[in-house]
Amino acid sequence: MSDTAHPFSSATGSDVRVRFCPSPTGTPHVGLVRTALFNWAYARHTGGKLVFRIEDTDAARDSEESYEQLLDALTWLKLDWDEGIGIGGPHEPYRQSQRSAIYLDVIERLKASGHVYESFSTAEEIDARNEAAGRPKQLGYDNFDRDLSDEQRAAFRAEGREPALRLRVPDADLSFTDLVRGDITFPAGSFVDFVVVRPNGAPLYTLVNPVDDAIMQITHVLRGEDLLSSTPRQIALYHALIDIGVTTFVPQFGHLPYVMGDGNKKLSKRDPESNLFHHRDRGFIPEGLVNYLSLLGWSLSHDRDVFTVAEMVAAFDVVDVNPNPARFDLKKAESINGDHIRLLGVQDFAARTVPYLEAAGVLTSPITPAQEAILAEAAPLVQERIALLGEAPGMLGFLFTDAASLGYDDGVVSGLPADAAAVLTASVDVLDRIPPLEWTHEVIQEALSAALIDGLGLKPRVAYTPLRVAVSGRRVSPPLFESMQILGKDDTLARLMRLQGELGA
RNA sequence: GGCCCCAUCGUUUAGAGGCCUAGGACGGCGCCCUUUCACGGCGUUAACACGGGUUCGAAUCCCGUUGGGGUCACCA
Repeated sequence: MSDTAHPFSSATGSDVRVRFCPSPTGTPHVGLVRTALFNWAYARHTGGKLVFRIEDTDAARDSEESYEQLLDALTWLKLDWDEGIGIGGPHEPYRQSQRSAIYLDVIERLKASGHVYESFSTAEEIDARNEAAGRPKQLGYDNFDRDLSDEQRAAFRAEGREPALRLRVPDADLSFTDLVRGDITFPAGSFVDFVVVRPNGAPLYTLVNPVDDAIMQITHVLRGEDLLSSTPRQIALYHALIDIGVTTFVPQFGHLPYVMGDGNKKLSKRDPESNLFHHRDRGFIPEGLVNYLSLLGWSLSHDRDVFTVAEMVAAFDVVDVNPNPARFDLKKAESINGDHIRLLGVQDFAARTVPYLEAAGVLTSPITPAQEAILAEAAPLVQERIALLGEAPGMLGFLFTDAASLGYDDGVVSGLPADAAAVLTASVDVLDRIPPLEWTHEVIQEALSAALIDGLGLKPRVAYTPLRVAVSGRRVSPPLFESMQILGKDDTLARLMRLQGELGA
C-alpha cells in the first residue's frame, strides 16, 4: 500500500544523506566501525553526504573520553564526513546534549497535535494489569492511558504523579522495504505506544534519533540489525513528524547484519576482539582493517577480496549487503592486513613500524638518524614476512642492540645441536677473513656455504641455525646473511663469539 | 511466549531458474621454492539445513519444518 501523505525518500544520487550517530559509551566496537564504514562508503559512492552527530543523551553512561575515541577511530580509518562534529553545517549543533530546545519545541507540537499523550502508568502497574488480564508480561504496555479524560489526568496529578509522554501509534500493519532484507511487515498490535519523553521532561532516544534524522533530512538510515524491530515505531513517529511539518518524507532503512564473535553470539564489548584499538595496537593498518571489515556482509567480486578503499567506494551499494550475520575471523583479518602491508611502499612501511618499535623500546623516541638508516635497510626484509606491524619489534629488535646486550629467546641456546660450537668456530674463522669492504650478504653467504655446507658437510638448516641464534637471539629472523650485512663485520663476529662463550660456559 | 530477521564448504563470500558435476578467499592438509620463518607457486580438503510444491529445469521462486539470532525499557 502506498501512503501518499507519508512518502519514503526517493533519493538515489548526490541527494543521498546518511548519518553515523554513535553514543559515546565505551571504546569503539568493530561492529560500530563497520556501520560507519558502510554509511561512509554509501555516501562516497553516491556522491551524497555523511552527517556525523553524537547521541549523548545518556549522561550516566556517556563519557568525553569515549567521544574522543570515536573521533580518533574515524580519523585513523580515514572515514571523513561532510557535516557534523568538528565541521558544522546547517543543522548545528550536532551533539544531542546541546539540542534540548529543538526537542522541546517538537514535543510541544506533537502534544498540541495529539500525536503524543500523557501516560501515568508505572511499569509495576502495567505488569499488574497484564497479569490480571492473563496476558504474558512481555506484552508490555497496553495503551491504558490513551484516552484518559481530563478528570482522570487531574486525579493522577493530584496524587503527585508526573506523566511520561507516549506516541500514539496507528492500529494498522506497518510495512517498509528494507534495503538489505526486502519487504518487511509488522502486524498491527506488535508495536505499542512507546514512551518518548520521561516524566522529568527528558526526551528519549526513541524520540531524538528520528527527530534529528528528520530535521537533518536523512534519506537513508543504515544501522545495525538490532534496531530492526524498532523500525515500525520509528516510522510511526515519522508520520507524526510529517504531519506537524518537521519533514516531508520517511527515510529508507537498511539493517546491516551483526558482527559475531566465536559461537553464536554478537561480538560482545567485553571481548577484546571487539575493540578497534586492540587491533590497532596489534598492528593492523587502516587499509587492511577497512578491507576486512567491508567483507563482513559485502564483497567486491566473486574472485577478489583484497582491494583498495577506492575500489570499494566505486562498487559499494547497500542493496548488495548480505543479510546474514558475519563472524569476525581474526585469521582472515590478519591475512588481509598482511596483504595490505605488502602493498605499501617500503618507505611508508618503515615509517609505520616506527611507533611500534618505539612502544616496544626497540627505538629511542625520537628515532636517531643511525636507527633510521638501519630501519631503511631492514624494512624490505620484514615487510613481506609479517601480517601485523606489531610483529616488527620482535623481528627487528636485534638490529638495534649490540652483542653484549642481545637477549636470547627462551630455550633457543639450550636447544642448539651439539655441533653448534664447531659451526660457530668455523664461521668466525671464515668470516674474519672477509675484508670489511667486501662485507656483503653475497660474499658472506658464499664464504659460509663453502665452509659449512661444503667443508663440514652440514645441511643448511643445521649449519645456519646456530648463526641465526647468535645474530638475532631467535630461531626465526629476517634473512641471515642480509642481517649480518646490516650489523657489519665487527658486530657480527662479536655476536658469534658471545654465543661461543655462552655455549662453552 | 508474541513479533521480526537469518539459513551455500570449519569461517567468509560468489551465485538474482538452465553458464553449478556450486566459484574465490581465510583456515587445514600436502608438495615446490628456500639460509630459518614467512612471502610466492601448485595441488587438496570441504557446503546449497530438511520436507513439500511451482517449473521441461531450482542453491536460486512459494509454503512448511527445523535450527540460529534479535527484540519486546521512563538504555542507546
